[in-house]
Amino acid sequence: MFLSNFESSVDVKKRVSIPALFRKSLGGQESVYLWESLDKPCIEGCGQALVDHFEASISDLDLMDRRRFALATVILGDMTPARLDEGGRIVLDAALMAKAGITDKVRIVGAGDRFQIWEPARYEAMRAELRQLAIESLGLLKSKPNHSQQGHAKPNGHSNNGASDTPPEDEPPLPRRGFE
Amino acid sequence: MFLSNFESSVDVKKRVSIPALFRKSLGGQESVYLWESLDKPCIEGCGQALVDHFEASISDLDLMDRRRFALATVILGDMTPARLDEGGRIVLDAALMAKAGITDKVRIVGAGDRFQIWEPARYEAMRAELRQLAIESLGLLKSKPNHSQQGHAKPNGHSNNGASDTPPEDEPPLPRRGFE
DNA sequence: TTGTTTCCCATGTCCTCCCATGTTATCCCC
DNA sequence: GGGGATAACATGGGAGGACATGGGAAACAA
Repeated sequence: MFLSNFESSVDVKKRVSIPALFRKSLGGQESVYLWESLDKPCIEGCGQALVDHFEASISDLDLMDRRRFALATVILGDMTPARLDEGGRIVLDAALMAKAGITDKVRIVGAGDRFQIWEPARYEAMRAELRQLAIESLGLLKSKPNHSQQGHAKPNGHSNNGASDTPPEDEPPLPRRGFE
Repeated sequence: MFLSNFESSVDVKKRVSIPALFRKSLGGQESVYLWESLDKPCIEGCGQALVDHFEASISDLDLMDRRRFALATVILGDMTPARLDEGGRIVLDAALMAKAGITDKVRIVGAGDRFQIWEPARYEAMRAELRQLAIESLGLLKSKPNHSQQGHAKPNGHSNNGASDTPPEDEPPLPRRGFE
């Protein structure tokens, strides 16, 4: 599980340090996989586990399903493996860097099952924008009643802002998957 | 469950003692998680249980739900793990300290499933403000006919445990430790 | 060759672990 | 109940190691 975020620099050889905390989450894997985020202006990355999950999910779809081909092409086909050197660094692909607007600094952000590599200014802008939405969505986190040991979660009565209407979706592109 | 509050100092290495009472609440965990509060000018922290709860709640959201991304980014992406040393201290992140206005003293406040780390003056200010609101809201309590508080012995046994919670001596006392 | 990529080593900084000390609270014995 | 011994705690400091980062030599392609 990838948590926290770090600022790091990109050297002349386009190398970037993967934070030690993330390397621990990778459990000693010597490769990560990178791709251009489908819906955000950043690079995303993960370890073997999430790739395997993607692959398995896609394999479950019907061979004749056009969506299968779309997913396989866009997700698996655009994925770039990157090996970590002895110092725990990877080399960023020039094309990925360009798409994410990255030059000499990056912010690496944990997002549960994956991490993201942002151009710092873009990250700040995105975060400022999402902060308000996150605050409004906090109600989604409190509704869990079954909370074991540590004092039960506040039984807050305030039903969230009618937020529980997740967009009705007949078939999500990928099965729901938790972080981690 | 985190209860009560404590003033503590920040040494030159930015270390802060987690009060023994809170450590007991953590049940021997050797890590806590810190983040910038979403709605108050302070740092918040918790143990593994609440993080797991956050993660699970976020995982339950639809992958395409924008609120999921907002929560994952703002909550998981900003969460900083901090290991406790042998003395029960953690090291505060410089960025978090700056955001909370913390320099060399903190007040650590229990808030049930989490705790908060305040710059002392900010805490007092917030508290004074809430106190005023509470006074203005006293009317809401009017319907209660009798106070049973008087003869009510303190909740059993574990009085203020070993923790050296020195009540603020000479100044307008924090009336009754309330939270939030 | 020239340019590019991959591996390996070097270096300085920062962090983590460990030990030390003073203080407070708890317990036990008198 | 008093007083001292003992344990728990908050706090300070130091040394070794992990880490981020830079640079160079070897491998490879054009």
